[in-house]
Amino acid sequence: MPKLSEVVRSGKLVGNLMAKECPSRTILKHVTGRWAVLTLIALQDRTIRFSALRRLIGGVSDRMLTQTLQTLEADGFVHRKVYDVVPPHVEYSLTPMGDEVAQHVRVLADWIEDNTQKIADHQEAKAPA
Amino acid sequence: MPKLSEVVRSGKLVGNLMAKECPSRTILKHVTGRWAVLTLIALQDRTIRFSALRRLIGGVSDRMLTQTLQTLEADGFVHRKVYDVVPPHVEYSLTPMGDEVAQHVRVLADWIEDNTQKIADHQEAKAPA
DNA sequence: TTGCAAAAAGTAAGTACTGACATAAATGTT
DNA sequence: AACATTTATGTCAGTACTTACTTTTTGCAA
Repeated sequence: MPKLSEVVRSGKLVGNLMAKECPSRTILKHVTGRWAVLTLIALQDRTIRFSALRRLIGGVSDRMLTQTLQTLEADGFVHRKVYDVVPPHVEYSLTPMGDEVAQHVRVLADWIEDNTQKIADHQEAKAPA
Repeated sequence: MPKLSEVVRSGKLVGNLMAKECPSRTILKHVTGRWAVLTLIALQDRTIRFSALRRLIGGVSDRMLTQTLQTLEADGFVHRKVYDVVPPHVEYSLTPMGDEVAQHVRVLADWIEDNTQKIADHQEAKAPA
């Protein structure tokens, strides 16, 4: 039985995220992580090798991309297919669930890209010479 | 003239975010920050004082909430209204632009809340006793 | 007179995140 | 025989993020 304070105008439970130790926060953290956002978007509608993915996402290091992919895989957002050869050949793609989050993340990212200039203008207006 | 690699199936420019030094990344960082997400959601459809906001968002410290609000204000997402009295009285609310991002962030957050259990199940399936 | 109220700002200390670099492995090339 | 290839892993230093704690302001209640 949820507390009243956990119920919101839409009638939906929202206490979750606002609560201190909520599991959702961990997932949120994973999905909104610096490289996770870019990785999810980069993986939309494509299967791609590790090295190609790294080239696609400007500025990621091996270390961070590996780590990001592992987290996303553990959460069930990313599928990892290993071809047992040397040198290694590994392909990454989104799971159906990963595709769902990616779409939401994408909408947000698109909005930001579309409004970056507007936001920059606002900032400068506040800090004139 | 954008490179072909910067154009995506939707016909939309996406090179932005994938490029190393893109201003959009900074905004993305602000919006997807640990406390920024929760702050934007908490401010949806309401004007609220600092202390009330802190109580609403479980686990934030004064310091972090202040910092988050300042960043969001500088980007033009949050409006800050100061009543010049002692003790201080300050009210926060979303700007029209802030309301737009908040809605996108909200959709993402809702999806995560709705799927947290499913994700947790997946994780456990991978790491049995 | 002491203390509390609310919203920061400032400081110092601690933790987490990042990135650069070195290493491994089996086969084909020089 | 030495070397490049690809996907990690491990280590280590450097940076950024977080938190706890202290200080300020002014009027009013104890």
